[in-house]
Amino acid sequence: MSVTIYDIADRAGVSIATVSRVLNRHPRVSQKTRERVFAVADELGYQPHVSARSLARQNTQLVAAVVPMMTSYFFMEVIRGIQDRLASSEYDLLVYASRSMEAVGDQIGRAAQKGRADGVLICSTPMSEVQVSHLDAADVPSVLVDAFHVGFDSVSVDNCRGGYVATKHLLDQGHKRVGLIMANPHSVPARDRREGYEVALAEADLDLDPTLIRASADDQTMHGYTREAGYVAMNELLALPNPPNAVFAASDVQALGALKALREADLNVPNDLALCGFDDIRTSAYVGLTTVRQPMYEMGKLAVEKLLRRLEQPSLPPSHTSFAPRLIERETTA
Amino acid sequence: MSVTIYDIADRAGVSIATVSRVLNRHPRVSQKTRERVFAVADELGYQPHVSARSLARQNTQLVAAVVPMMTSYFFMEVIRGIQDRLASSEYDLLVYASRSMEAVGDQIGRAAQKGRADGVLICSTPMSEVQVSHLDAADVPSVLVDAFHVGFDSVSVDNCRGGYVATKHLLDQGHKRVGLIMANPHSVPARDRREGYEVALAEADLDLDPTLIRASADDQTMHGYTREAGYVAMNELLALPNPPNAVFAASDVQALGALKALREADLNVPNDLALCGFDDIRTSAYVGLTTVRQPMYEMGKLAVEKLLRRLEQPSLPPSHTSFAPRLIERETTA
DNA sequence: GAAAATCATGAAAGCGCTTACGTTGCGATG
DNA sequence: CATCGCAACGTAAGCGCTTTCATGATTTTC
Repeated sequence: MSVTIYDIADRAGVSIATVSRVLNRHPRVSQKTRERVFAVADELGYQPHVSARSLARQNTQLVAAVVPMMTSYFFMEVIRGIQDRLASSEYDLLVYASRSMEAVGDQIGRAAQKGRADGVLICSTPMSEVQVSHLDAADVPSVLVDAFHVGFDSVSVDNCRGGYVATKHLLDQGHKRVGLIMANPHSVPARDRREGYEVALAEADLDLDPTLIRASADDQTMHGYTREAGYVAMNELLALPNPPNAVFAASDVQALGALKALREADLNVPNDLALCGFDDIRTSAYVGLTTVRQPMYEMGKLAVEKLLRRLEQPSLPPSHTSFAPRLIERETTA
Repeated sequence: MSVTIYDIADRAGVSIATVSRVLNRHPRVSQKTRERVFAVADELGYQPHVSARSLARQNTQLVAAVVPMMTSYFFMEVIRGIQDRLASSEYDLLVYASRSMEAVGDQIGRAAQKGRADGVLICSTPMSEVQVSHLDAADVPSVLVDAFHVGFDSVSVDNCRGGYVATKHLLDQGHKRVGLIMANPHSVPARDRREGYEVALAEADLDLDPTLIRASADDQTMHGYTREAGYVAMNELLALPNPPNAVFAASDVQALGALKALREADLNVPNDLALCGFDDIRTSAYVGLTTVRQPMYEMGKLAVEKLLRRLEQPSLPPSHTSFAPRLIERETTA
C-alpha cells in the first residue's frame, strides 16, 4: 500500500506515536524530532488516511447537506453560502440531493448515519416526528434551513411577512383585486406566504375572493414551484369573468410563467396587471420582475455558522433565526 | 457508544465474524442464524459505522466532484447530472467547490486524499503536470469533465465546433461583420470557441478583423464569464467606427450583458445586430437568446458512468467522449 | 547533590469493522 | 467404520491512526 505513519516512523527512527504527535502538532515533542519527522513525511509524500483518522478520532471532518432537488436556484444559492462558509473551516461538504421531495427522508437517514458526517444541514424539509426521532437517535448535530422545529437550530425566512409585504406593495399601488398564485399547499412556506397575503387583504378591508387564489396542480417533485404551473395559473386567472389587476406569485419561477401568459395575452405589465414574485432568482433581475428577496446565500452561511457553534458546544439551547424578506421593486409593478 | 456488531453478537449468541457475514450477505451462514442476527440488528437499531467499514474495506463509498465555482448554471447542471446518476449507485457525493479558479488545485488535493473518496470527477480544470502527478500519486480513479488529458477518462464538448456552428449561423443569416466577445484567454474552452469562430470566417473568405474581438478583462474568479464583462465588451464594439452587425458571445451570461448594452443603445435585435451565445442556460430560453447548447446534464451523467466503469475495471484504457454542441435558434438571430 | 518535577518518547490498547484461516460437527464415501 | 469433504462458525489479525499510560532522561529545586 501507500505510505503510512509506520513508514515515517521507521525512516525517522522514532515510534509511530511520536509521528502521530508531530503530525497533530502535539506540543510535547522536541524540536529536533519534529523537524526530522516532518522532513521524512514530505520526503515520502505522506498523506494521512482519512478513514483511519476518522475511526480513531471518532469524527469525520464532514458536514452533510440534505437538499430536495438541486434544480432550483434557491437551493443553489443556499449551498453556495454553505460552501463558502465551510471553505474557511476544516470541514468538507457532502451533498445529498434527492430527486423528489419524498426521497428526502432516506437522504436524511444516510446523511445522519453513524460516522458519516459530524453535522447535518437539512434544507426545506418539514420535520415529521419520524424524522425527528431518526435524527435524535443518530445523535448528530443538525440545523434546519428554511424549516422550523423547536428542537433544532434553524434559520429561515419570515414567509408570512414576505407574503404580506408583497401583497401590501401591490395594494399600495392602488390595485383592489389582487390575485394569488399559490404553490402546492403541502409546502409550508407557500402556506405562510398565503397567510401573509390574507393578512394584507384583511388589513386593507378587502374581502378574500377565493376564485383569485390558484394553487398549483399536485406535483410531487417541485411542489408546484414551476414555470408551467405559473403559466397555467395565470391563464386561469385571466379567464375569470372579473380578473385580478395585480397578482402575487409564491415564487419567481411561477411569476415567470405568469409573465409568459401575460405576454401571450398581449397584456401590458404593470399597466394592465401588476406582478410580484418571491425569491429573487437570477432571471428576475434580468427581466425586471418585482419580487420579495430571500437572503438565500446568507441563510446557508448562517446555517453553517450555527452548526459549527453547536459542534463546539453541543449542549447549547436551540437557536432560531428568521430573516426578514425584503421587497425588491422593479418594472413589473412600476 | 452506540450499538456495534459486538452488541449484536452478544445478544444473538454468535461471534462478530458471523454478524459481519450476515450483514454483508455472505452465503455461508445458516438460514437460522441469519434471521436471528437480522432480528437482533434491527431490534437494536444497528447502523454500521461508516469509517470503520471504510478502513477495513479499504474503500469509502464516496465520489468527489471538484468544481470551480458553484455560481454558474453550467456547473449546477453538471452536478445535477452527477447527482442523478449517483443516486442509482451506492455512492454518495462529496462536493469541492472553490471560490476562485486558483484554489482548484488544493481542492483536487483534498478530494484525492488517501481514503477520502473512491473516485474523483474534475470539472473544467485544465490539467497541469503538477496536478497530473498529484492525481497519479494519489492513485484514485478520476474523470475529467469539460477538460482533456490523454491520461484520463474525459467527457467534454467540441468547443471549436461550437464556435464554428455559432459563427456559421450568423454568417448564413447574411451578416458580414461578425464580432466575438471572448472570455479570458486562460480559459481553454474560450480559446477553442474562438478557433471555431476563425475557422468559420476563413471558410467564408472573410478577413479576420482583430478589432471585432473583445476579450474579457482579466478576472481570476470567473474567467470573464460574467454579465458585466459582456456588457462592457458590447459597448466597446458599438463604439467602433465600423461596428459589427452580428456578435457571437463565448457564453450566455456574457450575451445577456451584451443584450443589456444593446437595449440601452436602443438597437433592435436581431435587425440592427444579431446575437448568439453559448451554453443554453435557463435564462436564455426565457429571453429568446439564440445559443449553442452544451449538454451539461448529460455530461455529468456520463462522467459518473465512466467513473463507475473504471471503478470496476481499473485497467481500462482512458476513454474520451466529446459531445457535439447543438445550435438552438431563437429570437436574437431570427 | 539528592529528591522532585518536567519532558520526550515508546509500548500497547483501542476505534468498529472485514476476512484469512482454523476448528468443529455432520453426512457422504469406500 | 475410518476417512474425507464441506458447511457453519469462531479466533484473531489486520485496516491506519490516536491516545493513555509507563518509563527513562533531563531539568529544576532547596
